[in-house]
Amino acid sequence: MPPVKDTPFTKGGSLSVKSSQSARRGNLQISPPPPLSAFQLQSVALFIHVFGALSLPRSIGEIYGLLFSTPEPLSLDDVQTRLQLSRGSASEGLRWLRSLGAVNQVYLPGIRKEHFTAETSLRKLASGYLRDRIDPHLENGPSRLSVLESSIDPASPTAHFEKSRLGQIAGWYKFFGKALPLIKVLAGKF
Amino acid sequence: MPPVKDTPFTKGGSLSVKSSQSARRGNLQISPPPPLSAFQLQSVALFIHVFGALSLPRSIGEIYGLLFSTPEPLSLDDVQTRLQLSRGSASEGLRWLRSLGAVNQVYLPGIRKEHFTAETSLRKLASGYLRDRIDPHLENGPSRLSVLESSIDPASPTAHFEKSRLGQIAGWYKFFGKALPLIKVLAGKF
DNA sequence: AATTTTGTTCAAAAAAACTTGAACAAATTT
DNA sequence: AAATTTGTTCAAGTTTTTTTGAACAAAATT
Repeated sequence: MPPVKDTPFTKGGSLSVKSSQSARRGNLQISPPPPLSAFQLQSVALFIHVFGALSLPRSIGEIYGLLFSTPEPLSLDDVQTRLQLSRGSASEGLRWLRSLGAVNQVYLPGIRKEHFTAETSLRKLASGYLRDRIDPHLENGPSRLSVLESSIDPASPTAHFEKSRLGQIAGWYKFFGKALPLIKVLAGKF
Repeated sequence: MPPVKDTPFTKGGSLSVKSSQSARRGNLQISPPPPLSAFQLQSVALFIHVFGALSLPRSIGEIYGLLFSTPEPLSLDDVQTRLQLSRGSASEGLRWLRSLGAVNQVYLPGIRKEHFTAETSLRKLASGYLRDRIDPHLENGPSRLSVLESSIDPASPTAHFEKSRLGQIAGWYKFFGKALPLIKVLAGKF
């Protein structure tokens, strides 16, 4: 069932840095990846763990952790090189984080590559997550409820029981309808 | 990334019922599984969906959905037979739901098999889930924070930035420390 | 306008999670 | 005390999710 694996982040060794401008032929990395600082390493480990608690893939935690722990905006290539991820993972991971609002795009004057930084406002993070991952489930709640309701045969001896269950679920939806906005507000205060 | 698959529950056909007392030789089921009512079918579909939103396995949703939509307590065998699950899945699924507090054990006088019903109190469900799946992550928060803190080299030029990030995370933990109990209380009112 | 840079997509490979069912243990009945 | 019933465990098999990297597209530079 829900596995809670711990992740002592021990990847990228201590190779020498070349520059943020990492070359690429096809998909092969040419320059050795810049080493991560102790703080970056620990941050990545922390966020792999946190995102894992939400059953999100490791690569997402790695990317957010790296951006979170790095003062300068990083490009797709920077992310890929430093974390030794594949191009695809880095691209899709960044896209996912962006769509959630967990990562901001930064335009650096005179630099062509897009660069990214971590969004750290709890309000934005929480509402992005709720909006993308929870709200959709609540939105089709009413229609699900009515499907369930119409599956009750009023003549059946269990109809009474089933109606009470239906009421139960309706109550749950109400709860979430109240709780989620409240959480968003509360998150704004931190 | 986070897949949101829909699950039109269309399994168990319309076979004839034998009895709650289903035989078993080895692991082979002998009697045909009793058919699920329309309400049960829809409930199972609903809970597969809901549990899926929390990235929980299908079998867990099926089991809870069946118990939720059935007035009588059901035994492990009943669950296995009606949902056509393997013995292992049914056993582990029930164990997991029990540990969460989402399923109650019922002792029926004169009947040897353990029987189960669905817990429907939102307060119990919510606090069970938070207790088992979220709280553990928060508990080792402090130790994670201190590991992160000790990875900061005060002499480094990025030390100031890193300390501010550290403060950020500390704030997040505070938020959860306040929000979770609040949610539990609020859940008690529904 | 050809070449290079940058970013995305997606089929295939790899890894992780889930399910199955036989073997086992414990409790109960004959 | 042997046989049966009930429930758990776990290695192996299956399915699902994640990652990889080559092919492609778009934009910019030479």
